[in-house]
Amino acid sequence: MGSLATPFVTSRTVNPTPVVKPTGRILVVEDDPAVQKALRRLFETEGYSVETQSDGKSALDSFQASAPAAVVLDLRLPKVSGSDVCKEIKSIAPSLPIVVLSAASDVSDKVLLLELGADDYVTKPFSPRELLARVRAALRHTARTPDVQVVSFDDISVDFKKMEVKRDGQPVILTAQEFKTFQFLVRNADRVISRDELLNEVWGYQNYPSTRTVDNHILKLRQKLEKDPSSPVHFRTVHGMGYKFVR
Amino acid sequence: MGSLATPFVTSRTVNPTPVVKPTGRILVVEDDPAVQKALRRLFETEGYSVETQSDGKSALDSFQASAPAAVVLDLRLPKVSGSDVCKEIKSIAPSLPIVVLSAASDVSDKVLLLELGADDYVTKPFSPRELLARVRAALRHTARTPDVQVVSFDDISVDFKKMEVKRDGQPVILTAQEFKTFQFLVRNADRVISRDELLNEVWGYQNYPSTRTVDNHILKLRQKLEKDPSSPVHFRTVHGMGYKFVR
DNA sequence: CCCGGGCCTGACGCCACCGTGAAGCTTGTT
DNA sequence: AACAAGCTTCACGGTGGCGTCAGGCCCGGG
Repeated sequence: MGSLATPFVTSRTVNPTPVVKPTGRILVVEDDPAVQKALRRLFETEGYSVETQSDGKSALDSFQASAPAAVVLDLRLPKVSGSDVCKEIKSIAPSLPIVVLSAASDVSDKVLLLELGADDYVTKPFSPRELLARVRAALRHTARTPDVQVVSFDDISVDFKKMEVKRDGQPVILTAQEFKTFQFLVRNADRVISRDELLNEVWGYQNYPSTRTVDNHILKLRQKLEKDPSSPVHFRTVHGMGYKFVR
Repeated sequence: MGSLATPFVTSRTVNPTPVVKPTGRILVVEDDPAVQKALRRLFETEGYSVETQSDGKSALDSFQASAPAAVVLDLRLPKVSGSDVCKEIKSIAPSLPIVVLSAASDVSDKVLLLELGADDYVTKPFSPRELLARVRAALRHTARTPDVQVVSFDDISVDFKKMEVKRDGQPVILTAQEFKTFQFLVRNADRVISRDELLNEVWGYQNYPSTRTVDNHILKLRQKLEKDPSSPVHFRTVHGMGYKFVR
């Protein structure tokens, strides 16, 4: 891969808009230290946590250990070839999205990519933005939550797809963070959830505010959704433990 | 993913993958056995059932017999050429979506494809994800478009087929990009759509502008289509999330 | 061949909104 | 009663969204 001075075609500024703070960990497998570093920075500034490996063998080990949400994989690797790593990973975790980095010549044959089982690819030189976009798209696909899209209780109904909450048919405005919190609670109804777990799942590993912040959001949710916010029925406090949502 | 052998144990929201699997059958016409196999695997892991044929003649037979929901067709085929197969199928079933696989050189001109009657095409080398996306799009398109090419709200009426927008009976001029954006939003009405998703779907990966660009186009659409652009009713902002179109 | 207009893109500044955490009060537990 | 944990208010700072503007590219006309 060293044929190119830099894999980036442009140094344009990257997306300034981290839509929903991603919480996933990404495994980057790339032997060129410079590119590796660049990729790490790219993803980390976007809120992902990054694990890097330089060769196929350690990549496979690392993959087993760290359970990443997605893999970015250079095809040209020392020791174990990138193709083999790709196949290996796909045979273990078929639904784990893999985005392949490759020189144009590597993928001149369409057979290759398909057989590898890679989900998507980017040819060098590539724009950081494009890579980012493809990784996001890959993640979005697997993260699609066709779970339950509509939940109702009391006079409240929630539509997760529309991001809409109604009360007595009247729309209730929730902020993004409130909605995410609510969603997590609903999906884990009847279970006691500690503040720390909420911070992990809803806020992500990157930004880790104080546990007081959680209280505040619970407060908001109670004010907006409970009949009597001062004696909550759905958003219950479990003293010394955390919160529990019950329908 | 395997039921017990899953190497990942996360405390995260468990995704039991109850994905609503598509039920369609897809006819894959491809002479290279390796590619054929890979394509089969690709679609089958996505929940489609797959029928494969290696040459044009048997493809036509198979098509008659199995009535697939979509066709994936390699242009380079032995015996009967892919183009002829395409034309033939389209003459029998005009609304059956066909996605063509072709070398870049084959499709110097998109007009050719139109003549063929293909709905979409992917040039080699292509990413599996992209092919999947296009097939899905093709299926979605024909599935949800019985004849509803015209959408109306307020004093606005849109004709997607004619690419015409009217307001109070007066034609409104939308640029190509504006129209595409509008169309995507309308087709995904009531759903919150992130800027990134819009960029992916409307702009594509190749030219991946900044998310600011999306804002600008929304702005234009509001100016042209909202009664009061400063307090939009249809093109709604969802803070920290993206946009949502409601009729 | 040059010119001009339309469209896409992205920069900048303004503003509203929302997340955050401190502080004081209340509730619950022992 | 005393201490710990939770609740609520409030103010601040950051982030995201909007709208205007300017530069660049492409296409069509002169």
